[in-house]
Amino acid sequence: MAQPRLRIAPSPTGYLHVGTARTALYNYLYAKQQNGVFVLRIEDTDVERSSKEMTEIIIEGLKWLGLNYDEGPFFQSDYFKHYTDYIPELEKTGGIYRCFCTPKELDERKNIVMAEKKAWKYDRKCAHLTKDEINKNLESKKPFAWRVRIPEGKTNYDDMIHGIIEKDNSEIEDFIIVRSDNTPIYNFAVVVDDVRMKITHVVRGDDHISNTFKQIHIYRLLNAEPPRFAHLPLILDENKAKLSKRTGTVSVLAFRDMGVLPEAFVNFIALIGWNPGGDKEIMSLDEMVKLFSFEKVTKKGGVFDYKKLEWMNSKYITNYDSKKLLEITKPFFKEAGIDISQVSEETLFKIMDSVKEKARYLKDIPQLTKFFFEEIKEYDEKGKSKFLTPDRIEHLKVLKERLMNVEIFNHDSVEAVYKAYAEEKSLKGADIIHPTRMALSGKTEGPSLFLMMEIMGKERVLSRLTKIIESDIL
RNA sequence: GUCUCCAUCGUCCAGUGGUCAGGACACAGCCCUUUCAAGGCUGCGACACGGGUUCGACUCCCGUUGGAGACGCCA
Repeated sequence: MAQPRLRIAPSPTGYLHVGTARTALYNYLYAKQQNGVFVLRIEDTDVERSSKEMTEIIIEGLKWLGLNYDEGPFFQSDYFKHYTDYIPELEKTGGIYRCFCTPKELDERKNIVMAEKKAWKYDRKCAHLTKDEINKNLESKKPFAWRVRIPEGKTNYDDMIHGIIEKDNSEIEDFIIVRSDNTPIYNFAVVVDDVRMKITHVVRGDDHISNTFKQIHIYRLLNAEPPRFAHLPLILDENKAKLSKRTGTVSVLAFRDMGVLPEAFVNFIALIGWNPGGDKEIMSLDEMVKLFSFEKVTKKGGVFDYKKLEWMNSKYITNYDSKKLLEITKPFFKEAGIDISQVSEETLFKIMDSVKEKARYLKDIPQLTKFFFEEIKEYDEKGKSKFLTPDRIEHLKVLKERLMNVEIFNHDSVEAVYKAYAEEKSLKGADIIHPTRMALSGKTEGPSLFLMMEIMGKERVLSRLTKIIESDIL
């Protein structure tokens, strides 16, 4: 069997859609698993709406996801003028014909039919024009489009996900493949490209099923063997409608900018509509390549569940290597205006580790660790009244004195001081821990206190305690 | 409206004729605990409906209902 060749063919609309990303992923998984080739082709036949920047964004998104393509990017626009090369041959066989109906005429006839609540389909007005009529139109320079002549019978194909799907040809209209300005229509360009690029498997969204019937006829006219088709269920929004820009976040890069890890995102979207069987959920791209199969792809559309993404992301953050985590989080510190350049890398790793399992998104991390890097601007109001009471401040005074005498200032030594003091005064650990936390971070929550103190270092701990003790903050 | 696709907890998935219908997210409670989070445990919660086929249907067939998608000289 020939080497499988798959492709992702997005149109450059300005962002990489979540649905497109998942389609790309499934294409990628199958291609890799079968030792095939994964091709990127940009569908930019709509020149008006396409631009270099938009293409860049798509490439950036794919790169972020780690879905590296083997060939491309190819641009439909590069081949633009060649699509019509096929027309003379197709005309000879009678498979296509000129349609002189203007869009306006079409519209009028369509409205009449629709008014009767009937389904509109091109009425084949130009399908049976005589040679003379055609020549007359041609001579008078009447513009025309090319339509495919759909024969009687049925059209069917064996979908890798849905099985055999069939449609009566009477339901397929004589559709246009070339506009009156001599440019190709999507359905035509796709098939020509897929044939040229020797694509063996077309994997795309469910919403293309109806196009597939039309495209099969183009393959027939081109005398080409159709590829295998796999139509993926759509990704839905909370209202179970096709996920769109209007109803939620659909841009892949927007998730990156929120602080979603690419591994988590890929893992998450893979699971909308696919699962290797059993309970396995957390998987790397490589594992998915091994496990993937179209038999296991669901037929039902799946809702994009932000809560689950959030959970999965937090899981990935927790398990991320501190060094990698720091690297990927740096932009978020910058965005939050927090300068981390004065802190040693070793300390930064510790800081990462201390909040790893608390963050849902990377953008949470700067907020969670802010107090390590800058002076406290405000103290939590509730925490102040609850923990920074006069009696607690008295304790802090003593503790501060004792901490001053600690030579090796680390988690264990600091803990020893607190334990001893609590025992001495018959206090609960919480009685002195919470006030200290308030003094050091201004917050009532955060990493383990003694770890926090170790990370901050003796000097800073003492100065912040002093600040609380000496201020009339209450 | 026509055609096509689809139908298991609120959500994502397991299930392929005989299961107490399983897991995950979410939600609630409890435990652990220096806080938050994490973790552990428990609970809540589904086979859309109606006919068949079968000794036996969530599973197979038909219909109904419901949902989605497509019906462009867009992609």
